[in-house]
Amino acid sequence: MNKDQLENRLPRSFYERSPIVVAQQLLGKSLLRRVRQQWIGGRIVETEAYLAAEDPASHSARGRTPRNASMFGPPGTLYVYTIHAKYCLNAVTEAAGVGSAVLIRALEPIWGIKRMKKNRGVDDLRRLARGPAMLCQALGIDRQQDGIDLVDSDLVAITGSPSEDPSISESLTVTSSPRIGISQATERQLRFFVDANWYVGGRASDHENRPTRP
DNA sequence: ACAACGATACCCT
DNA sequence: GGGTATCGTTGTT
Repeated sequence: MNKDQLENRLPRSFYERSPIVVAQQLLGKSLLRRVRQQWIGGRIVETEAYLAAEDPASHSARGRTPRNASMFGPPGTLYVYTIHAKYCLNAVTEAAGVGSAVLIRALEPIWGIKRMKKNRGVDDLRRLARGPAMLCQALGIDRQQDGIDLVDSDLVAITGSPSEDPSISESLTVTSSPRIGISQATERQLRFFVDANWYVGGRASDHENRPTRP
């Protein structure tokens, strides 16, 4: 990963939209983490949308707490939360104070694979970043990065063509399914993933849903 | 102070 | 496909 690609960073306006749109548009974009002089990471291949107050599965549904405070930050804020002694990361969407976000669930590892293997303690490419907590471990992201501004930070960034440029998204077949691991609003199709991508997690039954257009 | 509970991952069959 | 390790956060005594 060289520095030039960072100039392709997504602007705040990208995030200032419905998480349902942003979740789909993030597929194919690059999630990057700086380790010393090097940027490591890969392509986003699986996401989930978490809405604001009307979504009972969302961390923001029962209001602001110390844990979820950054979810109410400006669009483009990084929200990192702890679950089962692990970490997962989201990109905050819509206006500050709303409380919606997109969970990034899987990455196709591309840059700094050696470093990510070391961070994960595994050698299998497929088990490097297939799952939200695996991905954070691979990138070395924890609660210390909670609240970082993805639009501006020199530690974590998301790059790629902006939403209005269809060059990446249109070449991908995006499929939706129910979100993983939730117990409420399980009927909503708010998980999105690149169809048939080798690095997308979940069981075969999760892939029986109709394709959608971003 | 404490008990319950995850937007999980791993190991086992 | 199922059981469980593991720990921060939250809501309740």
